[in-house]
Amino acid sequence: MAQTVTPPRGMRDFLPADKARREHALGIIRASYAAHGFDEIETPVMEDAARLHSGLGGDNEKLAFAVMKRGLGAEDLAAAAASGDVLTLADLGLRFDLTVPLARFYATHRSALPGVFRAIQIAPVWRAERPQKGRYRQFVQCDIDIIGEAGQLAEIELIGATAGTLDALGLTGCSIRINDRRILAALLAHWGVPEKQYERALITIDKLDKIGAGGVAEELAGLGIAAEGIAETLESIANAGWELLDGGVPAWLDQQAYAELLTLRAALPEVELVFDPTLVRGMGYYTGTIFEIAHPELGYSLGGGGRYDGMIGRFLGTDVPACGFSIGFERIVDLLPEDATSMADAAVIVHEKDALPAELMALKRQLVASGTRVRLEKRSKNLKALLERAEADGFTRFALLGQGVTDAGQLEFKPLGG
RNA sequence: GUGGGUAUAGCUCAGCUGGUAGAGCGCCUGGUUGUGGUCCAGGAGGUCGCGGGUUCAAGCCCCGUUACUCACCCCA
Repeated sequence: MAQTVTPPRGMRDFLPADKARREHALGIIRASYAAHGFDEIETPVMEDAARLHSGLGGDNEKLAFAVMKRGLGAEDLAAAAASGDVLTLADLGLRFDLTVPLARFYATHRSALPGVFRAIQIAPVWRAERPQKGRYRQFVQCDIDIIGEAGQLAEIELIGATAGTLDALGLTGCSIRINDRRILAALLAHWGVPEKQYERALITIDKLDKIGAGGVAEELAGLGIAAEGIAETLESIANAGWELLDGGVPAWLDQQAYAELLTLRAALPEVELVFDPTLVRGMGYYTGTIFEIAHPELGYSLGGGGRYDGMIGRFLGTDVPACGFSIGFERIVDLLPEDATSMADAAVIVHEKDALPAELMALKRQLVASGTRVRLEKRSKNLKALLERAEADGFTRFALLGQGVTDAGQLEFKPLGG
């Protein structure tokens, strides 16, 4: 074999059929988000390394691709070696999500933006992870965010727009799991967990569906968090869902968060909302509501988001409330039903290899001018393969160019797919 | 970062118990076929991922390595 040529690990090329499918889906998402009142923006694929590593990205920061400074010399390498930190050689990095760039964008352009800003971002992000099914090192996120709205309306609009978009895509069977960081905090407080250990404890609770209530209690005990009844409490709330709230409020529950969740549910009767008091999500920056898109056939989530009121303040100096919801494009695009991609009129002209370019172009020009998509194909031995390929590329009819045909009207078109 | 699987023609894959490399599709050529979506014949194309080892002999066995892939961790 010559040499195996592949794109960089975890990154992909898209053949015409894949690309068309993706663009079709992206068009639907864009239109749906816009219909819900959001405005699209764009930011650079890189940000200052210091900004990406400001502690806001959780574990994702470790997965960021760093970009080396230009013009480094031996002295710089020696200095970096001495400091023991190779990241001193980098001043930029590829973004690992769209939330950190948005916070930076807002801080930069605040004066030009409305008091409540609703943003759409549809763009690739990069993470230096080990790729596997449904996980890539370059992937597209479709984010919507509302900045400047402290009230529950932000969550409601975001979830409504996201659910509406999944619907517009024809994606069925999705549900949205929801919880609130304050409820988790109240739960930990109820168990007497010291605040310092919240983060570690939350990571453990997140594993509930994998290691079970007993496993979580054990692991927490291993961290020095040993409280009475942890396993029992988890057991009782894990599958309770809304019944936990409807059937009388547990003593440990955060009352404010409780009231807000009920408001939210009441405002979104059309959405399949599942209250899961053990939903955690990894990002450290969430401060309130958190949510995730679940699909019964998949072990991973299709998207997620939540409220991150403290984040913009890190860049701006003053806190601005913010909430966002992201759809993982790669994870939904393969689930979409094989739709009939709108069959616009598209014609193939099959010609002999000695056909004159000027005559071919004259024919093509006429058809293009009349609004038809046209492709010229040199006749190959295997006409069947040629026509099947054209059909797969979305062409609807073909004509074999005969001698002396100079006007498009003389072409005898036959439908493809017969 | 931790495990498992795979690696043979452009593509999809056979290749038995070690014995000189195969098919289908695609491609090229010639013919055939009513302006032609058919069929026939022929042809090109392979350091069997890479490097070592065992053996008279390795695509096959052993060791290492790389790539791809699936799963874990974590995530979209």
